[in-house]
Amino acid sequence: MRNAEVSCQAMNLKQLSENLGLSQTTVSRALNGYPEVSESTRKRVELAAQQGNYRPNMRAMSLATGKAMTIGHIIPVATQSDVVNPVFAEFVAGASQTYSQFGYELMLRFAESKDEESTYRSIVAKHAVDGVIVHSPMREDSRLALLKEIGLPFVVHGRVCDTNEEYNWIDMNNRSAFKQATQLLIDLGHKNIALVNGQESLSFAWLRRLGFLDALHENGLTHNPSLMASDELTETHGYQTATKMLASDHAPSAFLVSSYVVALGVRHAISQAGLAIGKDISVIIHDDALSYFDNSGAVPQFTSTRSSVREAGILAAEMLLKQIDEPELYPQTKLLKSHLIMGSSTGPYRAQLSTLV
Amino acid sequence: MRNAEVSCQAMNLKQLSENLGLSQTTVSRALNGYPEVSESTRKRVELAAQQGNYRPNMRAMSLATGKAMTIGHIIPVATQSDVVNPVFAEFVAGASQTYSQFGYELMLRFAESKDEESTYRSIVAKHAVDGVIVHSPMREDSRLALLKEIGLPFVVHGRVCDTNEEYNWIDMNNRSAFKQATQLLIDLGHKNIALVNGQESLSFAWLRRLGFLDALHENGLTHNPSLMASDELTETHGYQTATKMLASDHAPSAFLVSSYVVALGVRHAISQAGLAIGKDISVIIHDDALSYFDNSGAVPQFTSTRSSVREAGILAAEMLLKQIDEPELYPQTKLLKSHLIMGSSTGPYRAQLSTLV
DNA sequence: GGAATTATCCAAAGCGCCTTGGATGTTCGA
DNA sequence: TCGAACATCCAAGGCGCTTTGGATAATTCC
Repeated sequence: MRNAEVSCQAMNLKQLSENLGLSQTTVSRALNGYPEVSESTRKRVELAAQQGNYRPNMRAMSLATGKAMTIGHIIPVATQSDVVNPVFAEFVAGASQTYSQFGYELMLRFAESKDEESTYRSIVAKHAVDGVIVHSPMREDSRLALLKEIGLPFVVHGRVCDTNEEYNWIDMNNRSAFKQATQLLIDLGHKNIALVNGQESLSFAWLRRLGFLDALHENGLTHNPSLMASDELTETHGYQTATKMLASDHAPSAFLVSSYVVALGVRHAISQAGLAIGKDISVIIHDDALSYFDNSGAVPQFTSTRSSVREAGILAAEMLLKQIDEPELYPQTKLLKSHLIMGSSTGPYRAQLSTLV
Repeated sequence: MRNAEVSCQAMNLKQLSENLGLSQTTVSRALNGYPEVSESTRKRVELAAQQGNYRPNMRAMSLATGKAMTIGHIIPVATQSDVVNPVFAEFVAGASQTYSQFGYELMLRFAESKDEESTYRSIVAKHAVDGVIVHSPMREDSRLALLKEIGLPFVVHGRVCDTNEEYNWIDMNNRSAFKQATQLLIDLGHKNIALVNGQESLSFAWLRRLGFLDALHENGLTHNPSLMASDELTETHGYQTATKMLASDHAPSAFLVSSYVVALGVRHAISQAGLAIGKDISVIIHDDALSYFDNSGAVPQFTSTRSSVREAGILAAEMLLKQIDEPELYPQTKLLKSHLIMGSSTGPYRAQLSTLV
């Protein structure tokens, strides 16, 4: 498929400088904005570079400068056929905006947890990246120590609970958001509130659980373990959990759900039980603002704690690039406040049909 | 954050060969499996490399060999805040398996259509990739000609309709799958069948539309334009479309839906209308087998045409790497057959409540 | 006008790897 | 025992870029 035209396409410094009758040094300096070149030659060089569609060979540039101009995203998966959290794609879409703005590329990997360590060591030894984003931090997470040992700059999307170490992170206020949401349900008169959560070995889910419990306890309510479920963020998880809970003796009158996808399963279970969301049953979800699940509008479908994951991606990337540029900034942190948005899925408590029947 | 330990971590060929008392040539050859080195030294070298956690500097290697050892995925988006099709993440997760198996890295970009051309030209000029996967092909798609001109190896995930040119592609049988699904609905007695489709400027949606029409026409049915909707694959699209259609005078008794996400909206609209899926209304979806929407099990929720996007990713990547390795294979093509899977969302036609009332 | 700046530009080294074209030592057949 | 064939290893050049340390010409200052 490669043909003769290719050689025209891929011009290099040497050719460019020969065409211009200048040295490689001068051309390089002209293009990189060094002062030792006159404004007139700089213009001439830039024009020629543009016309020749010249871009420095990224590999050669990296070799010479020692900078990979690439950021790695290593997505942890349990197995190769594992669930891929839809949040990651949205986050990456955001981060990628920042990267292209600053001339960086994005390298993506999926790593099973068992070879996560070797993955990190490998990409560093290969000089593949200048830094990484750590996804899906766990309550305790060995990646912190590992990355510090390797000396690879990183930003965590989320936080690690069981550590006193410092590190760069960007996170939303999981705990207070879920506390606030729970409080809203309590204020509406709900007492039997179910939490349909993500895997609580992961920080975000654990913190949401804590926030949920905070609110219950502050209001003198006891939590019911059978109304607390924790699993991967799938529709099935939501459906099966809600179905089972609704059929039980102590059916909840309200659900607090950790993601939109899960809520779709919950919604389905509720309507299959012949109940109406926002009337018989209240639901609050956490809304990551995924682009294909639109929960906005004048009156959103779901009452929700909303925090844009895409924006988090943008900001995380900015933080990382800044960290790489100015190591003395370490550590940087940023807490994003979610918004509690009233939708049509919440309403005052009322005795449920099923219990009346 | 980088500290003294780093230098220990990042060993290079020179150091390694000095440690071993061998030349760089020999060490390089030993590690790359050349025959000019004795088995005993090879063992010795491999051991030392492993112990020193030596990995060749990817940038230097690329420069020397001319191979980037990287594949690019350029995801087209209308605007930076655009919907990111969930299918892409799953596809990429699959492709990534193949890449890491063969020592390749995956470079990801999101490109607005207006600067798609410059994106491709740029990554080629930069020598950033050895090939690319083309996502979301359109009915007519300028990327084909562009990539051929540039001479960059590529594989299209899907097909381009309006072209006679040859190119590498991997696709599912969109047209026949949707024809088959439509036929099933017709066989069940349905005559008013709605198609809730993706954007029909995209090939996959257009082909599904054609398949849908094929079946209608073969059975002497005329299509009703008001029962054919086409938009981005969001839940909202499904919900609003189905709500409107169900409320109209010629409400459909069956829906053919282009994705699981959209179907969730359709399902919601149906249950809000007080109708039961699989009884009052039949629904067939196309199921990309996304990991967080589980539509498997003994009796899946939705009757569906299923084709795993993740597997497509694996195979597309294999095809591309093979193409890069053996250019004479051009063009390669692969058609994946989707499976029609019976779920509980379809049933024989019966007069609808709404029309009876 | 001559020395000291300043403005421009260049030659060459080096980043870490692969690879060509020998060099050296070993083994084998005659 | 000697040359040929082979096995084993090495020195050095080159991939395309950045960057150091001048060189040359133009300008300024006394």
